Amino acid sequence: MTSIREAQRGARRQGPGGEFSARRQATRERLMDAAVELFAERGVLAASVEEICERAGFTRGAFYSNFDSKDELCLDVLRRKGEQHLVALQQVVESMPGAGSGLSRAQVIRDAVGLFLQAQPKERTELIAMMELRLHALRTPELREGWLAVHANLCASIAGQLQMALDRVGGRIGMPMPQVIELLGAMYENTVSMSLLNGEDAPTGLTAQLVALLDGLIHD
Amino acid sequence: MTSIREAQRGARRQGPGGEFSARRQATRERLMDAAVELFAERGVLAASVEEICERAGFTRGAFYSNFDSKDELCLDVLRRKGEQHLVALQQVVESMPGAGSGLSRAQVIRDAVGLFLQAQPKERTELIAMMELRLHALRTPELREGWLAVHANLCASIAGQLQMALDRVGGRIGMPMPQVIELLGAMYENTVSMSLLNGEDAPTGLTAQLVALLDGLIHD
DNA sequence: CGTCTTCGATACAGTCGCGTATCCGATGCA
DNA sequence: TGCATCGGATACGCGACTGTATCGAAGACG
Repeated sequence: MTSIREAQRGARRQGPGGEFSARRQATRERLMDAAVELFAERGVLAASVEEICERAGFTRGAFYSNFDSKDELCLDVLRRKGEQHLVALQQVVESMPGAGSGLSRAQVIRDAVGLFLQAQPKERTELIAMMELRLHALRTPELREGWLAVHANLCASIAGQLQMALDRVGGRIGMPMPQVIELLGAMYENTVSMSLLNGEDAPTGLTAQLVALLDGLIHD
Repeated sequence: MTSIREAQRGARRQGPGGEFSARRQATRERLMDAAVELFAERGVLAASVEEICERAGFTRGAFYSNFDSKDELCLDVLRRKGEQHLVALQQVVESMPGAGSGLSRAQVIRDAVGLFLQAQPKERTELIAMMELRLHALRTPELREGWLAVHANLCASIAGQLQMALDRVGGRIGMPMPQVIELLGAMYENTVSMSLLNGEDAPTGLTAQLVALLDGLIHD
């Protein structure tokens, strides 16, 4: 059914290897950026294709020439996010100083948390958008895998940082690492959304809370 | 503007003290129940008024006779939830055995967590709906206060349980109590949604995780 | 320099949901 | 039993969004 048309569109928009032309890639990025903003502002479902295009400076024609549907765009947004996390992981690993710096445990932890927060998308926008996307993925089976992949990347990234910090500090955590990371992520999300609900401009003592939690979990 | 009409409607649907007739209250409940289900299934924004009414066995006429808008219904859903939490708190306090039962700390904690989970709305439906409502409240200032009130009630409820458990056990927690509760709530949410994303029927080891976390936080 | 392709804009038809105005049966009250 | 009010159903017009089919300009290529 309509396989000919679809094949034509697919062939037209994407080279045999899956690459896009530079121009095409640029419009895709702009559309995805606009989508993330609107997802955060209005939610995935309430962000109309029309509005996304308008914000990106295109019309719906451009959208449907690049994506089959909004869900398909969501999937690509998630994929891109996953790649960004991988890159962030590498940067963080590089920027982390080697062992033997003689810093106190608290300081090392604080540094690691700072690095994590810095590596995170700075704007809350992205966090809210991801929360929206997760909820959307909860009801949209096609998106689940994409979300889980992003999540896995992020976890790996944090695990790397945290392990390095622990190595430098010589401490141990009783709880299994994956669980610790889930915990940190959940707390991060929770703190940011609570601060938003309370009408604060910036999360109150986010770093302090994360540090306190880690401090409570690490033993010698 | 239209103040006369609004006043009429207000007067018609609600007695001077704010009470509703039994019949009216019943349809309101049915509409709210249907709304919560649909919020969990499709999200707040995608749950159309039409669909809510259909599921509740009414038409839109009934809806607009009872609520001014979907947001107004959300607010009432939140209010109801807040009251339910208060009731749950009382029940929990009553059902909790007195001190001096000679149980181990782990067992007491496990009991407290069990009580908490039992007092929680059993279906994940309600949790997801609340997550949707929170995200919706994030963008809808009129709803923020309502959501925060529910949250405060829930926290108070948990704080009560937890404090009782701690008293029985003689333990202490280094982290401030409100923060601990946020943490537990965040972990609860996170675990449930991860299990749903992974396609599991029931959250894997929810109790165990909560217990482990508490165990890690409690000192003598 | 002309042709061909690519990519986004435009135009269109169709669907869905909203909120209001109005109506009618049921229920309560004298 | 008759009347008034209440509560939900019905009917209507409206606006927004969708996805597709088609068009035209900018850029690639020989």
